[in-house]
Amino acid sequence: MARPAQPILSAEIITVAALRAVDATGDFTMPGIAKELGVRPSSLYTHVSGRAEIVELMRMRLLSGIPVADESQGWSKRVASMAWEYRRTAAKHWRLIPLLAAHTARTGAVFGIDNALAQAFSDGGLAPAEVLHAISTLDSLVIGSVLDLATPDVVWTEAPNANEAMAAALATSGPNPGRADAAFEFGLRTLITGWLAQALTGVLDSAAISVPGNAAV
Amino acid sequence: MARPAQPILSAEIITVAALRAVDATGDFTMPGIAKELGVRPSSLYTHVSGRAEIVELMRMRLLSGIPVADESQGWSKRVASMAWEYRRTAAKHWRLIPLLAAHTARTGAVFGIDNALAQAFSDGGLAPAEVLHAISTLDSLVIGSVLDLATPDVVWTEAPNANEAMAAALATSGPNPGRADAAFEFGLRTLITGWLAQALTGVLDSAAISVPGNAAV
DNA sequence: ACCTGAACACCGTTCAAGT
DNA sequence: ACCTGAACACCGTTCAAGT
Repeated sequence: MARPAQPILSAEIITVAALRAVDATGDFTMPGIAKELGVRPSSLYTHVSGRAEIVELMRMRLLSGIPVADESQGWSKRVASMAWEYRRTAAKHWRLIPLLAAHTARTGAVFGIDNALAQAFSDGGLAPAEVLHAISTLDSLVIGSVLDLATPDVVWTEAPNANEAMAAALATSGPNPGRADAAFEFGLRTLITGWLAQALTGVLDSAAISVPGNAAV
Repeated sequence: MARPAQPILSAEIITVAALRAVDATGDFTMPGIAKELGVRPSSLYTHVSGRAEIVELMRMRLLSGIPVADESQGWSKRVASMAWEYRRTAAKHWRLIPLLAAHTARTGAVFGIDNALAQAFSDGGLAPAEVLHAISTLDSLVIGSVLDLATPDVVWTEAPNANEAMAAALATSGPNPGRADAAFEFGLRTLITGWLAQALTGVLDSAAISVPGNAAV
């Protein structure tokens, strides 16, 4: 049975098996997913160039699965709801995130979430260059927050040599996932407040510039 | 020469060798650093419990090396300068960051940078619970930004299926490290603006609460 | 206490061979 | 085109043995 009548494998089947292994154990191996699929390790290479491509396929699967906010709402509401959707999706596969961080992305794909965020920030009055930066910032917050989700509680509860301010802060800290959730909520609020203030400043600036020359505000 | 008169190895020597390997190649192996140190791989285990501990030692070495701002400046200035120092230190060893992200921290150590940030945010009027969240947020931005530094330019320049807003944003994007630097600067400014606004809101809130009862503002 | 040498179980990847 | 089987170079870790 060297060549089955119907192919057993496909890139997608391999990706799903790898993702299931990552969700369960935090990592995956070629022999591991081969055994899971009832196949020999070398067979995987017919459908996939190697381990790195499997990681990349998992990244694309994750990012393309994030729900996008409909455009009827205001831009900051859209950003907030998509940030939460992004985080919810990433948190569902939180053990995958360190793996994605370890491998550098080699795909030039722009996903639905990227486009929708660009539209929202653009609607918010950010300049094109700022739009990219804002997306990067939001990305950092989500990824960082989900990496934080993987950090054992012990890191934050044991605190030798903490100063007074740090000790007081640590005293308020509960276990995960509540801690990381709360930090994300606070961080997202900070960002949106900051973006709103910057967008407002932009409006004021252009108003100040245009006022002397003509009456259009 | 099974037991040298003077020990050849130490945890620190091993850590430095590993860090040098990571800086040069993006990863390290036990045989690799053993050869670098003129020793057999099994010898490393006399000073270190294994690969995971070496990663942890590198993490501690990185974090404890971040310069701390002196307290004479205002809190937001301190936060900004430490954020930049944090990023500068992390960027100097940018290939280490994915490795740190892949391994979950198991150390409960609070570093100088943590204490100084806690002090600064506390001075800024954030509540103790918010202090921890603010530190987490800043951490996410720095880590995310340095991970971004490792992303090849091709990811952002090739853009099939980008919408108008995204295409305009991508058109402004130059190569790394400038791109990631600019994104970090923008993100940091957004955060500080947001924190200032939130701190201000806190002041206003407590003012509103205290005014009816007595005259102290 | 510190390093060696041999050994173990494992990994990712290649490639000729079968259908 | 798709899977197998054998092979390769490599890895992290253990442990008895030497000084």
